[in-house]
Amino acid sequence: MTKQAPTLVLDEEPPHPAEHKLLSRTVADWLAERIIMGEEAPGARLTELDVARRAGVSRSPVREALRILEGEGLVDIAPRYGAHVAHIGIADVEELYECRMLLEPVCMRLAVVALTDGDIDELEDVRRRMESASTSPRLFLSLNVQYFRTLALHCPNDTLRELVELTWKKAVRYWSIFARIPHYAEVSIMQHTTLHDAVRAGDGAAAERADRLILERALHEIVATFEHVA
Amino acid sequence: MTKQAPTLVLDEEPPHPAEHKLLSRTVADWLAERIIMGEEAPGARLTELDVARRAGVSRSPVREALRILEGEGLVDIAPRYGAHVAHIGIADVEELYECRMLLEPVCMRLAVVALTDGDIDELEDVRRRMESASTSPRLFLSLNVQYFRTLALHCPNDTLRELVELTWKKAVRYWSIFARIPHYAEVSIMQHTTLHDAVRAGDGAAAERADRLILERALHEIVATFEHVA
DNA sequence: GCGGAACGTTCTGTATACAACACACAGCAC
DNA sequence: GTGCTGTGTGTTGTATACAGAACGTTCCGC
Repeated sequence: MTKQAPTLVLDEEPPHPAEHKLLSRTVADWLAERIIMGEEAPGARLTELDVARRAGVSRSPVREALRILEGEGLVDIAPRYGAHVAHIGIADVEELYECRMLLEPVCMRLAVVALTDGDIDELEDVRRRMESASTSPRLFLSLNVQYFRTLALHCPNDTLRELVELTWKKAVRYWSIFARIPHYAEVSIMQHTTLHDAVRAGDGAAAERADRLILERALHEIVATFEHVA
Repeated sequence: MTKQAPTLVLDEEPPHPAEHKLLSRTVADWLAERIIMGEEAPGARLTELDVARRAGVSRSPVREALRILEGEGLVDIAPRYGAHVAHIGIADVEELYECRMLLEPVCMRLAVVALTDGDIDELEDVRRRMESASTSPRLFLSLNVQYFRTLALHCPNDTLRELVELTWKKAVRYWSIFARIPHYAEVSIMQHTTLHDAVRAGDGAAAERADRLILERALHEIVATFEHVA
C-alpha cells in the first residue's frame, strides 16, 4: 500500500520512517557481506560469541542477526548447536531460479502497468548508470538489483513483491559467481533493453516475457560458469 | 525445517534430531494459536513484557517468538516501536492466493511424479481421516494441511517447497473464516477427490490442474464469506 | 482557552549474568 | 586394546540489568 522510496526496508512506518538502523540489522548486513564475498567459508561454524567479538558487540544483536540471515538463507541454524554458513550448490541455484521464474515475471507484469511517467524517469536513470558501470561487476549487479527493486515496488500485490524480494535475498549468494562470468554486463544490458522497452511502453505482457528470458539466460550462464569454476 | 535428503557434503548434521522444543518456539506457537483463533485482536499491540508475563517467561524468548511470527506474517514489527497483530483484510487474502496459485500447483506436480507406493498409502490414510472429520472444521482443515504438507514433502525442489510452506503459514491466518463457510468440508472433499485421483495415478499435470481449481474455489468461497461476515 | 515545552512513564534495544546442555578427552575397568 | 564413564570446557538458551527513545501528560506562558 504505502510505497517506499529508494530504501530497501520492507514496509512499515507507524510513527517514524525508522531509518534508525538497528545493531542487529547492521551486524546482519556486515556478516551477509562477508558470506557473499566468500570471506566466511561455506559450512564454517558461526559461534555467537566469536561473531560478537569480531563485530565488537554483545551476543544479543548477533543472535538476532543470525536469525535474520537464516531467514534469508545465508546460514543454517540447528537448535542447541549453532549456526553454519549455508552451503552453496549448483542444485540450489537451479531450484532458486525455477522459483524466480514462477514469481518474478508476473511481478514485473503487474508492476509495469502501474508505472507513472515519474517512475519511468527514475528507471531510466538507473538504466543509464547501469550502462556506465559495465566494467565493475559488483556495481553493475547492485544497480541491476536496484532497477528490479524499484520496478517491483510498484507491484500492486505486496505479498508477491515480498516473496520476490525474498528470492533476491537468496540469489545474492551467487553474486560471486556472476562476477566471474565474462562479459556478463554487456550481454545483460542487451537483454535488459527488451525489458526496458516494455517498461517505457507500459507493456506488461512484454515485460513478463522479457524477464523470463533474462532469468533463463542468467541460469544458463551461472550453471556453465559454476561447472567451469567448481 | 530443512529436509536434508541427499546432500553429498560432509556437513555434520544436528547431532540430535532436535525434538527439544525451545521456549521461543513454544511461545511462538502459543501466541500464533491465540492470534489465529482471534483471541488477540488484529491491530492490537503486543508488548514484549506483557506477552512475557502472560506466557510466564522472560523477554528473551518472547522477543525471538515475535520475530518468528513476523516472518510468518502474523505480526508486524516496527523498529523501536513494537509488535502489532497483523491486520486481516480481504485484499491480503486475494494477494496471498494469487501467489499460491503461482507456486503450489507446480509444487504439487513435481511432488506427485516423485511419489512411491508407500507415500501414496500414507496419503490415502490422511484422506480417509479427512472424510470422517467433515463435521469438525478445525480438525478437517488441519488434516487438509497435513495432506498437502505430506505431498509437498516429496517435491524435489526444496526451495519451492519452503516458499509454498511459507504461504501456508500465512494462509493459516484465515482459518477462522474458512471455519464459517457452510458445508465447506463436503465440497472441499469433492474437489479433493480430483487431486487424490491424480496422486494415485501419478499424473503430475492433472494434479497441477486440480490444485489450481481447489485454490480458485477456496479464494472464491473465502471472498464471499468475508463479505458476508465483515 | 490554547500552544508548546519540560517532565515522567513505558517500552524497546543492548549488554551481561547464569543455567543447561553437548561434545571431547582422559582415565578406568575389563 | 576396547569400551564405558566421569569430568572439563565451550556454546547455546534464558533471565535480568541498564540506557536511550518514543509517547502521553502536565504545567506554564500567552
